[in-house]
Amino acid sequence: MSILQSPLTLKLSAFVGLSATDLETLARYHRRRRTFQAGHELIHEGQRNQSAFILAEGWACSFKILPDGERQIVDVQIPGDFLGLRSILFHTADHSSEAVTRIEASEVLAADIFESFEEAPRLATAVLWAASRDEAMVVEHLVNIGRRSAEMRMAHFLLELGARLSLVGIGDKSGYDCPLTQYHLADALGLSAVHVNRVLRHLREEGLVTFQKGRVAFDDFSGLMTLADFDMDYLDQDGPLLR
Amino acid sequence: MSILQSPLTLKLSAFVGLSATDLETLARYHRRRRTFQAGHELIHEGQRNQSAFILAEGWACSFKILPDGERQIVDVQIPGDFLGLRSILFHTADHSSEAVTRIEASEVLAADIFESFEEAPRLATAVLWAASRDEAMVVEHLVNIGRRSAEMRMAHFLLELGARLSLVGIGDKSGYDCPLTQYHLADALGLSAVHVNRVLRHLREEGLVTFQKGRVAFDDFSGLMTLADFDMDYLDQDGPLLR
DNA sequence: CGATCAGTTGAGAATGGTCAAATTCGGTGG
DNA sequence: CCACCGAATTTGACCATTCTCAACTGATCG
Repeated sequence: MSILQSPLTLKLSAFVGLSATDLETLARYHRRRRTFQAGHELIHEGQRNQSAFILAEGWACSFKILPDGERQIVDVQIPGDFLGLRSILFHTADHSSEAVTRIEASEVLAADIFESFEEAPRLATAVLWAASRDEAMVVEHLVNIGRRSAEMRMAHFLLELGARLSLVGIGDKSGYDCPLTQYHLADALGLSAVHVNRVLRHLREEGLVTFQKGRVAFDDFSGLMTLADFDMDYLDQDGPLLR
Repeated sequence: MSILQSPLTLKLSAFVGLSATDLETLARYHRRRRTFQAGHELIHEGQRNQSAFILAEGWACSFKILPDGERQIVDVQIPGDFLGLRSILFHTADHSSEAVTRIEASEVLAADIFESFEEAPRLATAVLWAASRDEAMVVEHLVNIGRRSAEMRMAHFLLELGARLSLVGIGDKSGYDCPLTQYHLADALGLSAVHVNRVLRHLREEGLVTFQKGRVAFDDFSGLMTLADFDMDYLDQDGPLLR
């Protein structure tokens, strides 16, 4: 896949038109391609001098572990997403990230980012947008957990993933392939795995969505949108703001 | 107050050493000073072409409202914080922000930010850091709501505010003045106001912290830190990473 | 063919919500 | 100074969403 259609380029292009020079500079983020097995932990909370990655293939998730062993998944990453961007800006990584499936990712060093800003200021704007979009997703996730019922949370989460996947050309309105387990859903939504199972059963029985065998199938897309109160403006994927 | 000691400069200096040129460019964010009354809504979710602000005096909060009228406060802003930065990068604002007290703030336009990145690339890095730090706070807030009990949430929230205030020279280890009501706490922590009141009473009776009459008093700072499992690394305020 | 991991279901418990009613407190007008 | 108003806080009684523990099924894999 050429840099012109890499998932990251596709995503950034939803915000800003990038010049040939910008794309050339951006290409430098993509040296150092790596492969990791499912389950590998790429970013370790509390460690210093971490790298960041740009995910090219597969799924990952970032999370924090609490002293009692509980885990909160903060974000799920799909192709085109940064992984551990904050860990190279901060003294110590504030979170961990691990591969959910086998993944391919480009390792990005702090210097790559800082140098690119000097050569292509527009790239700085694009990266700031990408970071802000990540923040917007965490914000919506926060609202989801803070103020919505377990069923609405689940519906919202599955719809958000569908919308994000479609931006990078994966899945469609009928559904998408999803490697997450019910434990992942529980840790992401602040629920117990047992309750996740009950919620999924109920949504399936209501004819709204089926989560089974690694696939999310939207049985009643608009019904699910209504239940979840899903408004995807926060994903800001309506085409470039800056030409 | 000179730009050299503005709360924003103080905060950015915790991450990066800024040159004279950088500071000069930064000063341009501070034209267009405005005053707003308590309760004024500066950023409106769903609206286009919003401004951003840099808070100079007073407290604000950003939030989302759900269809059933429930509110989730995402973040509380204190002097030196950006307000609505995402709303100028996105097509439509993904959240609202309102003044908690009477505030003073500088209005920042999208062009101010983008132009400054061309003249002072290091500023781009600093702003990306500030945005990432905001994201780190939302992330910790998410963990707080997703996986901690009501008491731990409250303890954590009050401690975080204390740590952030001390970075910009407000409050100390004994406590700080806090204009938030118990309703604000409820909306921030995903609890009911009634339960907030019970939790505060319990923390007070345990001799840990007193929240009364607009003041947070830490009665047992280290006890509170332990209860909350508070580790402030995620605030990344240990001095500049980049000289 | 045991072992392990993901998923499923039931019963009882707990954290935190809802509703309703006092009480306190900071202003404001007389 | 005092009466009064609205907002913020406080408390009680009851309720419900979600958790925990425990057991069981089914698929996959070396």
